[in-house]
Amino acid sequence: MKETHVTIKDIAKKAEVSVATVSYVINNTRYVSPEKIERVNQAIKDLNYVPNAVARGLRFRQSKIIGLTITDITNPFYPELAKACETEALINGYTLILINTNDDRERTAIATSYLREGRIDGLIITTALEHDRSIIEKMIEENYPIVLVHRTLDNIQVDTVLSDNAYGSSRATKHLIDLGHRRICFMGGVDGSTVGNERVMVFQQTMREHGLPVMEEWNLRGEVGYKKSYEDTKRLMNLSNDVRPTAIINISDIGALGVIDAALEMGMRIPEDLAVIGFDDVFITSTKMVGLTTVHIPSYELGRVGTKILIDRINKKELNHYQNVTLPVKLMVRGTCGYRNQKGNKM
Amino acid sequence: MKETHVTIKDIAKKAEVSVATVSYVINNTRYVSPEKIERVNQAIKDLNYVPNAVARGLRFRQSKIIGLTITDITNPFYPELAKACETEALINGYTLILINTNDDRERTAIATSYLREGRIDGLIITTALEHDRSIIEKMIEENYPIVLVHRTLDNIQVDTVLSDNAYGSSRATKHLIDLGHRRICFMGGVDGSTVGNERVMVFQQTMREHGLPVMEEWNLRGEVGYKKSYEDTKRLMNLSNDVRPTAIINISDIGALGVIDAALEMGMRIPEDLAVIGFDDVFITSTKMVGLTTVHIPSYELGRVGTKILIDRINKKELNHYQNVTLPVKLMVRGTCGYRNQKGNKM
DNA sequence: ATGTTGTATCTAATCGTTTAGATAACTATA
DNA sequence: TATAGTTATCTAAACGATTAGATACAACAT
Repeated sequence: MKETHVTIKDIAKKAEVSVATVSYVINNTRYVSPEKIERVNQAIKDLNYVPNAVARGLRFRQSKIIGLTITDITNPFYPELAKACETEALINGYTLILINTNDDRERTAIATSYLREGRIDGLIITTALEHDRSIIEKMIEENYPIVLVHRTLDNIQVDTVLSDNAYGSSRATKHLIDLGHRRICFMGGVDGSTVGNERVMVFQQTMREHGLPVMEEWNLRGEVGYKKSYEDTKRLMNLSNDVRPTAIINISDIGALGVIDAALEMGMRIPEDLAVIGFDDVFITSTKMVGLTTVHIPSYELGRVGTKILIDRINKKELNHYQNVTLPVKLMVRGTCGYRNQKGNKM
Repeated sequence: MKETHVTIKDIAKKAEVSVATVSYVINNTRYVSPEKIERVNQAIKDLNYVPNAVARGLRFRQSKIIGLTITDITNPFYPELAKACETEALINGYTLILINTNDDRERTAIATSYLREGRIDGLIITTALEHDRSIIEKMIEENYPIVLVHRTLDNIQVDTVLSDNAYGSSRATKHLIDLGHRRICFMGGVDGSTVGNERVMVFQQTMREHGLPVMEEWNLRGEVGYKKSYEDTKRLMNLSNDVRPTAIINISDIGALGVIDAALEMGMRIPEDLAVIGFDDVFITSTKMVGLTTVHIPSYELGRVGTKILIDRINKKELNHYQNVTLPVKLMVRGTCGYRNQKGNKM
């Protein structure tokens, strides 16, 4: 559409100086006489000139853009994280490219190819799954700036910013156990995610430590959205009263909402008939109308710190040790589990 | 970090041909003998070569990136729209840059400067406010590819993709009137937004058409998030029983949630003591646990169509008439307004 | 042998910047 | 006046791709 950009040459011509001089006044990088500075600035104003970022990018071999892969921006866990990345990037003179992967390997490949093409200077990956390992490892090996946020890969040497999944999972499980639950189900999310793996593992461990059974057939993994959780719950709640779970922990708040909706639809009451805990602490579930008990994941902080580390990595050529940050999480007790009152009576 | 990119020269050297030949085989743009094609492809594979997108961008004077401004990705209305843009962009070989403006003029200026810098080839603006007018008009005048989505500006010549706010607002208002409400409040969102302007105007008009009073002091504009709506509602609900609104329409679902929470906290029942309608039909409010009655805004379609038009605009040099699309909306009746049953009795 | 035609590949300019090094124009010194 | 030393500005080469036009070579006709 736009066909005639005004370039540094036009400014040089109009101000009757060389392009070098123009560049010097723009970047303030060598002494230029006051009257020429004036002429150049005038020409810039007159012609409404802005230096071309692509040409600059070619010269400096950098785009000043960073990429962010997320599973799906439509899952309310991610917007906050994305916003943090964008804000932190902007502060440092970078802009952010958004890549929804839907946990698809092909999409991860596209994202990393942006790095090779020089389209982005660094990549924040929140979507690392075991099936992406080879792609990611190769990029790290070739020294491209990458940081893994939220999800990581076992035994990988790279910067990571994670949340304390082990604590979160054990805390949630214990909360339920304290409330008297013995048949607890954990809906663990996509396969190959360290987030799911760790939370499920610690859940099972905690159950065993308390002498409680881990039901093999309740070990539900795979895509966990609202729909899947809703369906799984319907199935589970059809089990007879003395066998079915009295509590469900879901790996995400949105999944937990599916659980609740299914139970509600079957005429069950929350928390009396079924206790529910989520993960994430997405804004919406914190409202009084929903009031979901959940494990707060510091999504903003995850994004902010991840972006900061990435940009450091891009700029400081050599940083010989990787940074591995783990952020604290917190159980937010609200209405979907019931609670014991002061005197120890369950309500 | 990465310091030695392999370039087309390296391939040329390794394959013992000129750079032109390499380019010809990569882009399949002139005949090259089979054995040289083979040699070039081998070299590309051996050295793991990918053409540099920035250099290409400079040559072609385009970045293959488009920008998207949104108020705040944290407001669940936008992720779906953003996802649509990203998907449609990817299909057409573009990637998407995300810009949260927080309805701040300065941020809009940054976004448009990306266009001038050649950092992006086109811009989708969902954040147009009256105070951005001069910035936006100037860019349009200079023929940069821009499309206004969701919000527009009065009397502006440019491609737009909007939703049918007039119908949505009148439909929602009539729904409430049919249910017997006479004191209805409309919380109208940020000043200077055509979305708010139009919805409020049609609301007032509809009220008048039905001989109902429009309370001047309930004409609440300004930032409308959860918090503001919550506070306004608290204030309103403190009015005496026979004066306060019996129904509130909020310009967004998130705002509506604030309304509901405030009322709930004051011991009121929804919908018996207060009916609530939102706008957007964000996924979360459609769940059984929330069940908000709301006007569905086709956010995905808004993003998809907007992106398509923008890309057409970028590619087809001349399109002498602007496209102005209005997408249909729909009232989703759920639980926050109550309803009349078959026999006309209010429930 | 000479000229013509056609084919495969190469050279070099271009896109819009930045910047090292050359150059020209002063000023100061002997 | 010649020389050295400063200072302000310019020329031209990068950055990594694409591509028009030049060129070299072979095949063929005369």
